[in-house]
Amino acid sequence: MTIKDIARESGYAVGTVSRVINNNPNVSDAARARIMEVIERYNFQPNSNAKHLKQQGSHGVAMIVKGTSNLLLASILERAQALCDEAGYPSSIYYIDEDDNEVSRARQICREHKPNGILFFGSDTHNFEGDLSELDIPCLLMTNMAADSRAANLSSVTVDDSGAASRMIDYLYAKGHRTIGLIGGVLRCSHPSGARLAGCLSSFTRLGLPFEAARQYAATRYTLEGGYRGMEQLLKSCPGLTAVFAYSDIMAVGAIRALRDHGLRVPEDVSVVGFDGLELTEYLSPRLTTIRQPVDRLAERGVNILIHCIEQNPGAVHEIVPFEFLERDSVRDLTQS
Amino acid sequence: MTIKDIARESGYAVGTVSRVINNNPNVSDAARARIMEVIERYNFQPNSNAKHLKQQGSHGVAMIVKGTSNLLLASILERAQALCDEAGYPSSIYYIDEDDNEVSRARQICREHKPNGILFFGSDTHNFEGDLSELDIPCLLMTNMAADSRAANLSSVTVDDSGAASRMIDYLYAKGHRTIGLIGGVLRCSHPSGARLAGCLSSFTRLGLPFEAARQYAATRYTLEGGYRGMEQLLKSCPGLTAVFAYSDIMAVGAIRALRDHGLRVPEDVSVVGFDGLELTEYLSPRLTTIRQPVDRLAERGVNILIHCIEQNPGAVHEIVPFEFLERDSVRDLTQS
DNA sequence: CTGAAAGCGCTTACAG
DNA sequence: CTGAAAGCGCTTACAG
Repeated sequence: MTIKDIARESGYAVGTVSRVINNNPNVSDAARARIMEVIERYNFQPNSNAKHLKQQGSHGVAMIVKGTSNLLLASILERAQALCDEAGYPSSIYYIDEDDNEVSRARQICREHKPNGILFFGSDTHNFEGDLSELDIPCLLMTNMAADSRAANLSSVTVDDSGAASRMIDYLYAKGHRTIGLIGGVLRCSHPSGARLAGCLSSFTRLGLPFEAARQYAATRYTLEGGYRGMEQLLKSCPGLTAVFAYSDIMAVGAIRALRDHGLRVPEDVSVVGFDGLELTEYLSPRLTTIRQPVDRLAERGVNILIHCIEQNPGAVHEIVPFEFLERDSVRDLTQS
Repeated sequence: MTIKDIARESGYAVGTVSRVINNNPNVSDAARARIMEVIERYNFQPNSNAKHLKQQGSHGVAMIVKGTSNLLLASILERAQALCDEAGYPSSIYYIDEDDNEVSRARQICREHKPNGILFFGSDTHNFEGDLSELDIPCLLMTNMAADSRAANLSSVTVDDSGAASRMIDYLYAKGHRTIGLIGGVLRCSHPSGARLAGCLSSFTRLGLPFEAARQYAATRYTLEGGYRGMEQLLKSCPGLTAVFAYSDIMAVGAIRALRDHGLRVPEDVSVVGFDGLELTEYLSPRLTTIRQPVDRLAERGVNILIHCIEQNPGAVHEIVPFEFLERDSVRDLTQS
């Protein structure tokens, strides 16, 4: 059953059938009615391969996601998919491995599915330093800043990483903490890690706190195990610390486990704070003090910017979205003792 | 960059290029070498729309996922996608809302993308009771049993829910627990909840333990908040309980929070066990005793069965995969005191 | 072993 | 508003 059969059956040409299928206004009511009737009678479905092969600009946005077990990204992704669908851009999701190159995958997806735009989740910025030339549709990095990129089609939406980190350090300082350990990502791969470190440094400087990266910054992966190992490293390199700032809630959970395995209590012996604001953090003991990334806002701005780029082509835009500070119970107030 | 460009560049005809791409043996070594070189130089990837249009064959498998924030499903999903890709069935993922109907979405996806098969993640069985007629390709329910369905094309892969639940009750009994609360899903919607309850009941009966569902079974959602509310309900309806079996790790985390908010310690006052075996449970305090669902095995069997159904069409198969019991620190041994 | 050519099912200028 | 026709990028008989 093809468009040709429908044409024969309805007495019109294939072109006209194609027009009614695609809601092209240039069809008489009579033709539309007649053709629809035949289509419905045979329950005809057009072949999407032929359609996409032929069509110049197909509809939709591709979402390329690195790492499935990231709860923050999963929430943003879900919201973003809903928003795209509402806006008339059907979305498809492609998970890729932690070690895969998202840019080459994106190229392949462009070739095969011809999306109008691409949303990247959990991407390493450094993969975008290479050749983006063949990727000539609007792209957007979610929760990773791309302002440094020279690509005119690569936008980004991030939380105010540096402001949030600075705020967190100020808070710990106000609670009497003077030696603070940091658990973050490998700086070369993760722009957010760099921005958060910059925020921390600006606070350290302003507050007159010394900071030695080699002793106080543990570079690791954004995972439970990464947090665990990072904490163990810090325990060795920076034995006097009273507080630890993990750059993700999940890392913080790993760090807390490591602390406890070393016989230390949280927050009595060591305070721990996180980043992301996962729902989970409200349920932990102690409840985790953290920075909330505004999931809905991030998804909304990301999708809106991407669609705006698709429709108006204004060049790359890099938006920073405000954070929310969540004070809970994982920090000890040293000024009280 | 198309096959035509490769042909021109290499000095051969498109037919020959096509043959080397598809590993057709009727190509001279010289031609294969020359063409491969050009393909690699340009990093050429054939257009799959054109390929599939011509081949009339496979378009891969669709994965329909309900709920993004389920870590267990996310892990299975990731593994399943890799396995499908390896098997030559490109996969696409469609997230749907908790309230959406997966079957109507599946119908739409069939129409638009014509997959060879569908994998359902996190689906309610009761949506499959209706009309599956238009869904005439092989489908498979992941971690939800479909043996009751009369659909000949609906397979399923589940862990041994009832055996695992029974094992858990036996374990709690051996540790001296006699009044055990259960936090599970709404039985009508969730087959696993039913199977786990059945496993619990068989143990209760065998062990001579009385059980009153109205007092001891809290039906709620598989979420943190669900676990929290379920626990509060149990605290009222079954004040003498010494242990709680939550049907998911996430619910267990919610339950523990509720317990603590009511001034109860875990496991000193109340023991809590979970289900799923998320990596997170090793990092919590106390480390959670739970049942591990074998993620890789589930993904592997699910994908293999689905592909087997696609290629051989043997009718629905329902496979049960063994569980793994993880004893940790969230259960108090009452026989010691 | 290789090339020339038909054709997969659709969309879309183009002409009327 | 409609039809005839070109062509999307590939595969695959068919000849040689």
